[in-house]
Amino acid sequence: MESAGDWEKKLVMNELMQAHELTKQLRNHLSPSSPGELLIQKILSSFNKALSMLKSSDSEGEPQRTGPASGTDSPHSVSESPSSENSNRAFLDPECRDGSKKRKMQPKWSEQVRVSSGPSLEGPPDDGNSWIKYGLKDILGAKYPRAYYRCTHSNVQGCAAKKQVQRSEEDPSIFQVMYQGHHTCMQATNVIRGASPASPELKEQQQPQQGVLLNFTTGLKVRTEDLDTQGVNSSSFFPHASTQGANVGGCIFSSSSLDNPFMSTFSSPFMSPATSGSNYLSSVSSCHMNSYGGEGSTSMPTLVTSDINEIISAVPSGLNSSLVDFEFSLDQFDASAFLSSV
DNA sequence: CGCATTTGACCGAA
DNA sequence: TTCGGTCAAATGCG
Repeated sequence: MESAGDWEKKLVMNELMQAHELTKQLRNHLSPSSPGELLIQKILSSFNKALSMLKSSDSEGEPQRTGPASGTDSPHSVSESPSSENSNRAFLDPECRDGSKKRKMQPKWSEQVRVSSGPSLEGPPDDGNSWIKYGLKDILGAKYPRAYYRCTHSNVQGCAAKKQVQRSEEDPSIFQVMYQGHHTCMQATNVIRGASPASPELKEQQQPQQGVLLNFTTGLKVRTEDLDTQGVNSSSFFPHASTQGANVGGCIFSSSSLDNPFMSTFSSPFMSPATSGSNYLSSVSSCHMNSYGGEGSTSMPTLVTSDINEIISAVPSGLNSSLVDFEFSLDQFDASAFLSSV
């Protein structure tokens, strides 16, 4: 539902942000005292300006994508159910699945998972729950199909948790994960233990079960090796995305509660066991915050969308924390700007 | 053999 | 009518 112009603009923004990120990564490779640092600062600053210019013109007439899980967020996910996702599914109806396929009206929030995957890691990192894939659908306008998962215990315990995973078109290393419903099964807590503190069900368990939409924005990137974007064909789309985080070695994300006001204001429940998240963040990506915050100008309409109760950024402590990189997608950008400007 | 995944069909909402 | 979401039989894997 965006005009072509918006769409393109977002693409541009996305590209800029990627460049921005890469620059920051490059910066991380340099010593702080390196002469190149200054150049990088300038480059980053230019990116910021460009971004903020785009952004300000962007937010003029437009609500903001972070919206009610409208999915989307990142420009690439245009495809995100253009129509239905915007509707407020403000009511819970856990049981009304009497055979008929009602559209779900359950709390829903999205997470953006970036995985630069090697052959062994083709799906988004597991969130600590076991999921059963029950469908795969080609989505109109999207290059990659969307995969549908439900909690393994949906039968046994009637667990209503579901998730949808879709690979980003622009950057196949990004997975858009949309969670729906609450885990009512035991396993969520058992299995995860502290392994994935930021896993949604932990959060939602803290949520009052009012049918509000949760918009959970997570950026995480687990870098293993070179990205093999093309090789992944749609049918083998994350083969083992389910099951207890086997591929992530149980160390998936840590809540990046950061030490910013926003977080402490909004996401106290999310501050789960996570341990190293903030450390990681402050050491690796403090520059994000600074640079985005610096421009300050960006008013942060993003978060204002109607139903958002919680927004959180989580960072993986991935397979190799040394290799983990934190990247911002568009809305992460928004969020971070907001965060740092609050 | 039991389980998860795949895949095409079906259904309802828009 | 189209499209997203789900079902369920078939298939594959351990």
